[in-house]
Amino acid sequence: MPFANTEIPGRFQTLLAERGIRMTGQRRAILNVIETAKKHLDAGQILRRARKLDASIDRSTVYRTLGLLKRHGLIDELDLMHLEGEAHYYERKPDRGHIHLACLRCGKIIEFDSDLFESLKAQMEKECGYRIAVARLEVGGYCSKCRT
Amino acid sequence: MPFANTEIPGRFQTLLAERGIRMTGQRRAILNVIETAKKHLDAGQILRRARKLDASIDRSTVYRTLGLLKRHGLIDELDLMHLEGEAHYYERKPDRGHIHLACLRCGKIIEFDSDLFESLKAQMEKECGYRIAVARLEVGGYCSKCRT
DNA sequence: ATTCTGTTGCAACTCTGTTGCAACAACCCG
DNA sequence: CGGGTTGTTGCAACAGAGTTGCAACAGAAT
Repeated sequence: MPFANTEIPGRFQTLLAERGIRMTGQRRAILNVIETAKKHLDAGQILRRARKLDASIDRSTVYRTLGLLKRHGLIDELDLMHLEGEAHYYERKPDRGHIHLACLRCGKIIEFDSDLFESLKAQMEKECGYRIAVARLEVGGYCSKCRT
Repeated sequence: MPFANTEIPGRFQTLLAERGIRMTGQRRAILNVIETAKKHLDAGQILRRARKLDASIDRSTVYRTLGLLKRHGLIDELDLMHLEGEAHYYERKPDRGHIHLACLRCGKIIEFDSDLFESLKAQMEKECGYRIAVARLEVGGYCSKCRT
């Protein structure tokens, strides 16, 4: 299950409205796609799904909306080890940064959560004097099924 | 210092020869560039530097050689938080996976090494049943100077 | 030297993502 | 509710990274 199921439908609309951001039909469609996605989607997939809700949506609008959501910290951009092509994948920003583990053979993605990861971030902040804004840990490997 | 200085010049040539991979002038030039680099380079920068050693080298040869080195696990491919553009950066594979911390304002990259990171990888292998091949932890934040 | 086979340069292409601009539509205010 | 301001959209053209097919070429082994 790629996403926490503590999600309130329409949360994005509320959060954007709170910040005085104009809500349009196209944005609603794109937000809807991202909010209801059951797997990680790239920009092209988001476009295709959004077009089912509003056929006129343009590629550039998807990119601009993804940029908006990124700037407002509502979504995270992932590479998922570039399993296919160079596209980026998007997901709702989880409360707590989690790790993506991709199987390099079958492409299965599992998400992983660990206190150790949090401690590691704390250690980096302390020892390097950086204030961490994003920490992306992406792992490629072979899942148990593919390793027989 | 972006790279361990325990590096033996010509190590790549040796390792590729051991695997029966043909050594050519172009590959030697590209390997040389990567082995002597003092910072992370992207494909375009590698091309420009390699051309100083052999002016006829083509872009595609650089990409094919980088692919070869990646497949043989001699180099790692990094995003460095896509600080500028979408290009990838390359570095010699370190013995021990290290972390890249990028300052989102000044672009400074520092490398970080931690036992916690090793424990985290071990924990993931155990709990997820994956055999980890690559673990890429890239962090964006603000360094002490940029945070005044 | 000859041959075999992997490698290269070239040019054309694909794909992701970006931008300038004129038309348009949210939202606010009266 | 209607009109104006300002942010947003579609479009089309572009930019940049990376890939591919192919003919010519060059290692390496005989």
